[in-house]
Amino acid sequence: MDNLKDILNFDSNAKPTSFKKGTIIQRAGEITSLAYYVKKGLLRSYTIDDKGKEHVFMFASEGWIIADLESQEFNRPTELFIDCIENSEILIFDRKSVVNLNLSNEQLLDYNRLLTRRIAVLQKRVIMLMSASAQNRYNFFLEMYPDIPNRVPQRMIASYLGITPQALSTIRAKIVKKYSS
Amino acid sequence: MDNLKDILNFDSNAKPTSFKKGTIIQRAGEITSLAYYVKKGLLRSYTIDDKGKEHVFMFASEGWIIADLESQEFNRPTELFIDCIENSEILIFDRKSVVNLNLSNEQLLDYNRLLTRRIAVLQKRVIMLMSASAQNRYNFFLEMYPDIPNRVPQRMIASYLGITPQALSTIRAKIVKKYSS
DNA sequence: CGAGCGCTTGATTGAGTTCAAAAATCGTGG
DNA sequence: CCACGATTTTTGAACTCAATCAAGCGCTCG
Repeated sequence: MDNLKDILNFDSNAKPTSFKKGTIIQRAGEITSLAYYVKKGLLRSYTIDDKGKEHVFMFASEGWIIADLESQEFNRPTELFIDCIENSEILIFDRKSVVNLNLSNEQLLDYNRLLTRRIAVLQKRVIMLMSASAQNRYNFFLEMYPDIPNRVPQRMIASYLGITPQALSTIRAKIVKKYSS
Repeated sequence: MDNLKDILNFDSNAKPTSFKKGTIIQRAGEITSLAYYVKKGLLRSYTIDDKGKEHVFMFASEGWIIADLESQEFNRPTELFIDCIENSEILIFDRKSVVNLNLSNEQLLDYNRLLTRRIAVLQKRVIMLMSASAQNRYNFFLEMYPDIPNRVPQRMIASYLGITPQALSTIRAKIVKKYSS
């Protein structure tokens, strides 16, 4: 069991919402404890810095949950925008209410493992960002999320990798060149 | 309650171990499910890349836990070294045994919050690494961990920030200059 | 079919790396 | 407690990767 939907018995009390591509579900500055389970479609969370530049924090396709745990945990306004890259069907739930769900120990342990797994992914990401070149980060991304690249515009991938769209374009050109030589 | 020691009732079955400064507690390549609770002292975890360069993943002072959740979660050999920056007293425990502790729901929810908080910290770190200059990352680090800088060599801080010791040295020089002008 | 957005390509700039060497600090044994 | 060797930090010069600036191409969708 590695799916929060099952762990939290979503079916019972869930009301799926449809969003059109491009819809902004959450804006920086809001105070919220909501989280979004992606039933169908593709979301992303991202910050916008002082210079107006976007930085993609994560993508969430089918089966993933997306939320700003950081702000929620410390009761601060969100720093993350969340929007739809595709038309999506989303289960919205309040993270605060999880406490009141009277979950079994087993469910909690499962939820635990889910959180641990998220930590694992972030650990990997941090180490990548610190130690790998843009080139390697891109290759790693392709391996780790094979389905995402086809569904997401280049500039968002660049943003996820922490580089500019131009740099990514150059990297991709080099890869093509390598294979044709 | 935001301390794993209390959450897991450590006092009962804990056997604290003393390590001297410089001791390497865990080496990359090992398969282990151990985690280390810092009772006293200061640990760090880090990777060593192909070029032999160290990258500090995190520091752990009193009250923190350190482990390679990523490798453990996916049952792979560790990629993280862990060693002692100061003489330290450590409670070693097996993460696998946590399941068998028969924890109460409340304890599990607390443990959950602890994990969530870790995710929050990592989220912040990822966004910093992607969007902030070396200068800003350093300032942020000083604010976030005021006690750590005095206890840790510059080169390790540089490594944590993802820059070279030389770059950090230059940044520090600029800060001093700013205050003296 | 035209306007706008996104991707590419090239030229220039800049933050941070690398290489090298001097200065400062640390740690250890006498 | 001092002295000496080793390690760490600083400083400077040359270089590199990716950012920025700018312009052109191609698609999409209105």
